[in-house]
Amino acid sequence: MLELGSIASRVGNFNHLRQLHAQIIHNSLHHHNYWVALLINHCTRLRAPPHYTHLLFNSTLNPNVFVFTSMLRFYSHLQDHAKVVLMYEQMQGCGVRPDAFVYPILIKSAGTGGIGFHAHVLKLGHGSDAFVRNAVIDMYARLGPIGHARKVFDEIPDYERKVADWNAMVSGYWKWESEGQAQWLFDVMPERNVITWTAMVTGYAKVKDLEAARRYFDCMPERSVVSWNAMLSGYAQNGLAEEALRLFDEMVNAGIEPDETTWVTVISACSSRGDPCLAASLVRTLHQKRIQLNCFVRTALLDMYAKCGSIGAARRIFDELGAYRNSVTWNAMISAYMRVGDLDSARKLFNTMPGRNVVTWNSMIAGYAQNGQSAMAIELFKEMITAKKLTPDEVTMVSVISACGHLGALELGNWVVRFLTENQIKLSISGHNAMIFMYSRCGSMEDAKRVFQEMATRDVVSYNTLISGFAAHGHGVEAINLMSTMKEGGIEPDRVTFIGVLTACSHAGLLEEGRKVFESIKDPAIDHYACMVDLLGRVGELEDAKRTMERMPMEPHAGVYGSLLNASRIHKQVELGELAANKLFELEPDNSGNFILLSNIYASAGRWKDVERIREAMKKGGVKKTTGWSWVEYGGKLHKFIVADRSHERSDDIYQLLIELRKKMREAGYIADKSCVLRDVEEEEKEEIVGTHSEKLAICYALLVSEAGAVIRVVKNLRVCWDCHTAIKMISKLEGRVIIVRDNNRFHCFNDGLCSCKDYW
DNA sequence: ATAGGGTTAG
Repeated sequence: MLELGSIASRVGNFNHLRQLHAQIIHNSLHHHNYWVALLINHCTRLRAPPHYTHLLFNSTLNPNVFVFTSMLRFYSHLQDHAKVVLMYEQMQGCGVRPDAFVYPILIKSAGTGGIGFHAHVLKLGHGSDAFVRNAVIDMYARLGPIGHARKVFDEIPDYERKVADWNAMVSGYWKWESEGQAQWLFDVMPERNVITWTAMVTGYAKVKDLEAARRYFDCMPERSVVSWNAMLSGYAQNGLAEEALRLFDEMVNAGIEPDETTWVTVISACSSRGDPCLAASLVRTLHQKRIQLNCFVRTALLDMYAKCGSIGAARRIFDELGAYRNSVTWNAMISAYMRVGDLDSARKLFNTMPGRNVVTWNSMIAGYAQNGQSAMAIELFKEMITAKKLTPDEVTMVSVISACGHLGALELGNWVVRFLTENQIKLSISGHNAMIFMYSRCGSMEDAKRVFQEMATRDVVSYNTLISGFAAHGHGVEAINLMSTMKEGGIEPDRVTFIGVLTACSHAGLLEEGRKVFESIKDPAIDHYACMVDLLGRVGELEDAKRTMERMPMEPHAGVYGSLLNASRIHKQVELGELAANKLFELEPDNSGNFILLSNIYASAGRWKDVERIREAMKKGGVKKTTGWSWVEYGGKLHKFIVADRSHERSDDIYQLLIELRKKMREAGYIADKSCVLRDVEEEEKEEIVGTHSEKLAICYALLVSEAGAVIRVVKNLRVCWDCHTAIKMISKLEGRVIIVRDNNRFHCFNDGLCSCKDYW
């Protein structure tokens, strides 16, 4: 027995535990409740697998209150609340009466059900037991109402009130966002311990006041690993990865042994940096230290590998985890695939995943949206809400709203906005930003401005989004003014702001204003140069544009040459166009747009042999024309068209209308331009009609179905071509309709034979 | 303790 006692006192790992277990069986003591309870308590401490622990439990025939208590503690520790409840029921079934040691565990585990226990323990006379009382305070502090916690707390006689009671109140006030109360209690407490101090660090980190958190951290009389972890995760969760990593170094230098939580936090800080070298060095450290990798650490590692570009390594961890995967593991892997654009693999995981949660759906919806599959994103959203099991949250809605914007689907967008109010989903700044984006991409600048104005607080993205909206609509002055407003409001313009304002100047032809803006940029990035070259090029300052490009401190990228090529096309500059195009053919050999632009330049100069040469070059290089889709929203659906499309159910009517329009347009003197040679001249020659470009098909469909006089909104996923531009002007005049076509990146508002963008050709 | 969101463009 003595030997057993000395083994029992030195159980440091799972192997020791098994030895002790074997020894107990050897001595035929395994039916004795004392030894069983002792073993189970070791299981809790060492986080033994549940099946092993349950085996121990089953070895006793008449479990007493000590055995049940240790089992309850074990499951409570694992946060397996369902098992706690089961165990409690079994305990009652065996006629074992819970004592004051049991109730704190039950209350802790019961969630809102703990409120029922409160009355129960009072009736049983456990109300003045210090542990029970503390559990009750803690329960109300966590679940609310915090006032109930306070009431129990206040009823304790001063001399009986323990630090743990104060601590539960302090954490509770932080939880319920009463910083002042938490602070006040901290100040008046008769004594504080490391838990109190750590609660303050966690609390300030939660309200993003990291300076205060650090102040408390620095003042702590003693620190536990948990305190370090609190400070670390404060930095990590507020995007201060650098600070977190620096603090981790400090921690290591101070000789503090990191625990699993520490590693998880540090790994996640590392993930957000996306630096493969840092990741590798962290993995080396883990390896050297022979750290036990639990499911949390492995999932964090999976995410880190994925974010540092090693999708294969991430997948290996995923596979190795096997049955130990939890929903976070699955979600991390799904987003990993989405991040690299592997939609199929993500979908496969999604389809096989057990227990999908909101984050799972959000990852899928956002993934589709980010990979240009807005329609699929919305389809998935509809599936999510029809399944009814899950309520979308703000994150879901932000992706969905943004997807509506990308589609230019205003009816759908309005439906989503109604869905928000009906389901009482509150939007924060980013939600409103998504709405601004949606409305402005749907051509509804009035709504975009309204949302912007109604926001209580705006961030730099709010401004940038509206400015970009103005830019796409050619509202140059408004864009410039909004940038001034944001500066007055104390928000500094960033890279994106300047891109927006410069684009706006470019679309509005505001040369001098744009120059001023450009000169005000402290350290212009490559995209700013591209915008400036675009602005100069559009207004016809081609020499200046070329000079600007040549004086760039960095190597020009495709965007810069693209601007130059576009400018050459507008101003019919063959030589400059050739220069830009030849560069682009090297930089983007697969981009058909560049070939088409150059060929259009040749066509406008009547150089048909060169046009033919470009066509041959495309064929030889295997450059495929990008498919240009156009769509129009009608009756809650998107009607999608492609050149010479015959698949639409109203196709016959659409083509009939095209023929009629062509007749009318001929009479009005319209001549389809030959410059579209590389697009679909062959199709046009075959068809006895005005041309079957996707935008024209979409417009004809809209003319057929919409009410007379209503504005027609069409989206084209590529640039609206020259021929179409001319034709749509004519259609707007002949039919007396306002037609808004959204390009890739700008709006063309056609009205009475004119277009809002005057610089197009 | 680990997973999910918005703005850029010829």
